[in-house]
Amino acid sequence: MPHESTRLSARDWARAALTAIADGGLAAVAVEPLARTLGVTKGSFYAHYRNRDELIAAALAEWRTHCEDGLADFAAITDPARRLRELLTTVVRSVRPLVPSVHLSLLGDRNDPRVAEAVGHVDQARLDLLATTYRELGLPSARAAARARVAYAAILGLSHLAQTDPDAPRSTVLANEAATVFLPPVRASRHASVPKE
Amino acid sequence: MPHESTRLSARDWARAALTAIADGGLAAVAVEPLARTLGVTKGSFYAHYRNRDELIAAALAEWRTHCEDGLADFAAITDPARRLRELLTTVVRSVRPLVPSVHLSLLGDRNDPRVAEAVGHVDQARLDLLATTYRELGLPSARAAARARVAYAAILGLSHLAQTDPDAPRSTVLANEAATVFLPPVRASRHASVPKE
DNA sequence: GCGTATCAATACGCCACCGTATCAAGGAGA
DNA sequence: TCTCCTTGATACGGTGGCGTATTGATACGC
Repeated sequence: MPHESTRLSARDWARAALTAIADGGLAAVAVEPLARTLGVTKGSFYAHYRNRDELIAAALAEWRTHCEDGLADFAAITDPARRLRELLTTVVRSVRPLVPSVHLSLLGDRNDPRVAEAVGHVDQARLDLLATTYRELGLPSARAAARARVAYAAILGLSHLAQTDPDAPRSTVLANEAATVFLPPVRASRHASVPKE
Repeated sequence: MPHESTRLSARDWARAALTAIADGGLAAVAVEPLARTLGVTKGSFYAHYRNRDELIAAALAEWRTHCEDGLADFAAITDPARRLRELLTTVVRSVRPLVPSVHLSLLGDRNDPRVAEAVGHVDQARLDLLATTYRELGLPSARAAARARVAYAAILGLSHLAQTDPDAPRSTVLANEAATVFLPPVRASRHASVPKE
């Protein structure tokens, strides 16, 4: 049988490792099972990486750049209110289904220093963007950072709940609730506009 | 030298398995390493459980009852406003440090059906308590469920951030922000004590 | 005190995966 | 065309963990 599919590259292995991480965590990044799913034997793996650790590092790097690229799309939105709304609704609807899976699975391996470093950077970048957005919306710096933290926490948790619960709860009610909770940024002033129903 | 420590029981093994889960996920529940940390050999393990799966099941059951017990403490608070505030501040301060670690580590193994079942039940119980609280505070049922979901998501995410970030962010600023975001549900009661800075 | 059930140690076979040769193509450039 | 480099296959040893005897030691009921 001739090789109808082209040969594999190092990125192919990294991507396969990422999908393995998405369901199974770091423990699922094993050379021989990965080779099986790719349809080759592990002999070819060691032509691209020296060992398993290098593959894990490459997969984490791939994930980080992927996350940063996704973040750049939101950072390009100039209007802070619209940017915030986009961030929230995107998460509620779980538009990008792959990325949060990787993120969640990595939580299980958060004690691994490489994982901690990658997750920490991704979290920090997202927190920075959220904090900047809230500052642009008028919140003082400390409160902007705090609210960014709470909002990002909700984002993480919602993606978690969406993945563990079988019933799809990305309803408009949920989106509205998240919006009323996190959208009005500055209701701390005197004429505090408490969200009404 | 006499045996200063008493012999081990099945619960000892389950508890050791839980702490192993807390840092390392299900993959860390290995009989021989566990026996090493307990100071015995694995020969004794098979006197308490038939195999590794039984140990995992016992550990998950132990975790569930532990979570339910912790939830009962909050459910005992009759005043819904105070109950909500306790729930939020407890999480922000990360009073119970063990439980969330287990919960987070289990996220990495959320594809395991046993884990999915346990996590699903724990999540559901907490969501129910939160939704009831919001209903008691005057929110209509659908919105109460939605806001409970968002609030619980934030709780989960905050505990995640607290564990991955090195800097301790359980500041009062954060607690205040979480309170202003999630506490005033509908300002239902007359003298609703909205926390002011 | 004696026997019995429980807890623990040792030893063994088994399997999955890692890593290292070593070899066989197949393609790009001289 | 010939040669080298890359990709991939095969085989081997090593390690870690699971599960199963088998046996020794200890506590507890009687």
